[in-house]
Amino acid sequence: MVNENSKLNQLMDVAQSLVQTKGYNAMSYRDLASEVGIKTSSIHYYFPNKDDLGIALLQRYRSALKEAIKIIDSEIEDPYKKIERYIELFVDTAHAGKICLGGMCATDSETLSDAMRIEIKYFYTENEAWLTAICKQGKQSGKFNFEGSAKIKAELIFAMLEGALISARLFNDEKRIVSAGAWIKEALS
Amino acid sequence: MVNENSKLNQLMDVAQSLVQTKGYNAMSYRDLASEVGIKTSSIHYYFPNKDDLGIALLQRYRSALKEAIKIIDSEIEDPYKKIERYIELFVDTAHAGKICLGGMCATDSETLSDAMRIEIKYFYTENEAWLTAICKQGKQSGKFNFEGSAKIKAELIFAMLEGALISARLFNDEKRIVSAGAWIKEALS
DNA sequence: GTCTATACCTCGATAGAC
DNA sequence: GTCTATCGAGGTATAGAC
Repeated sequence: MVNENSKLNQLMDVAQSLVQTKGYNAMSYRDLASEVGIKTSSIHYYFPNKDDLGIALLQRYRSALKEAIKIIDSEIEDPYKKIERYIELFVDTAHAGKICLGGMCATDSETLSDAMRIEIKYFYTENEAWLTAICKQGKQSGKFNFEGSAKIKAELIFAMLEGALISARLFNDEKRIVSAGAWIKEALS
Repeated sequence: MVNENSKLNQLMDVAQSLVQTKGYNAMSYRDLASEVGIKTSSIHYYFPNKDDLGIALLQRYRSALKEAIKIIDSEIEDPYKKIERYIELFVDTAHAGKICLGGMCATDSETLSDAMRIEIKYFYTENEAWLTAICKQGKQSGKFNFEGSAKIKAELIFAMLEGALISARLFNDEKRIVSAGAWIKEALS
């Protein structure tokens, strides 16, 4: 009984990839269907309408983040190294020639449903909350050394990584994400 | 003979606003026409196809940047204050509830024509080149104090401002741009 | 679950009258 | 310059057979 939802997962994988590349509005059921090898009407069996699909993608993306963070927190103690591992997630995205699903949807947010916009805000908030905690932990332990609010630092770290992803893809230059990581680490120490 | 192109300018103003809000792909001739008070077919008189409009918008945006930079360079000597004025441009955009035209189009870049993608890259490059010059000037004069490449710093400053604009709009919180400005200034001094 | 067939809308774009 | 009228493609979505 392995992978009883394999078709659904495959569908979501392809849809996510399309959104991360072309944007939500430019991702069509036709694109999606042809790439998965089914008809557009079959997609409606899994996702009655496009908004359902968009919400599901964002929720799954949030779950994946939560899982990644859980692993980082359980495996790594040093806040500095935690941030390094976190940045690796963005390096991977850049390496795939994509931008963040959350960041992409954030730019389209004015055209999306309230439900999708809420998911996008959750995604941002969850990233920022974790980063805030790491910054506080780092400062408290004396390993980080920065002035001002940890929350604001966290917001800016996340914004910089999102912005760096966009430019990394535009110029096909993943070093831009690595540079962002270096600056962030420098600014915290 | 004042404003003989006023209709064209008005058309471009509205189109730019729509792109900065909804994105290029979500901006339609219908939206545009209804807001300007003409029919969609009339838009084709000014811009034979949508790509022409997109290119014109990006070129005009680049011209406006060039003009803004020219004013900053002529009025301000201190590199620190130059950056401050530059950041004000982003504050204004956030205040209008918009994101940068260049940043917005950069996220859609995989769906756009080569000609538009080239304009987007020019826009990024021009911002980064000016910032690079200011960083070098600041370091040389002893007013800035940072490690490493000025060019990379410039790229990251721009990426951070673009990312901060996106999150500022998402959370309807223009303080996020002000915070970004503060961090940038702190990182340079 | 997946298909065919189809409905209905929106899109960018063109022709031609005025 | 702006309009009406129209086109074809592509968009989401539904009904119903299998």
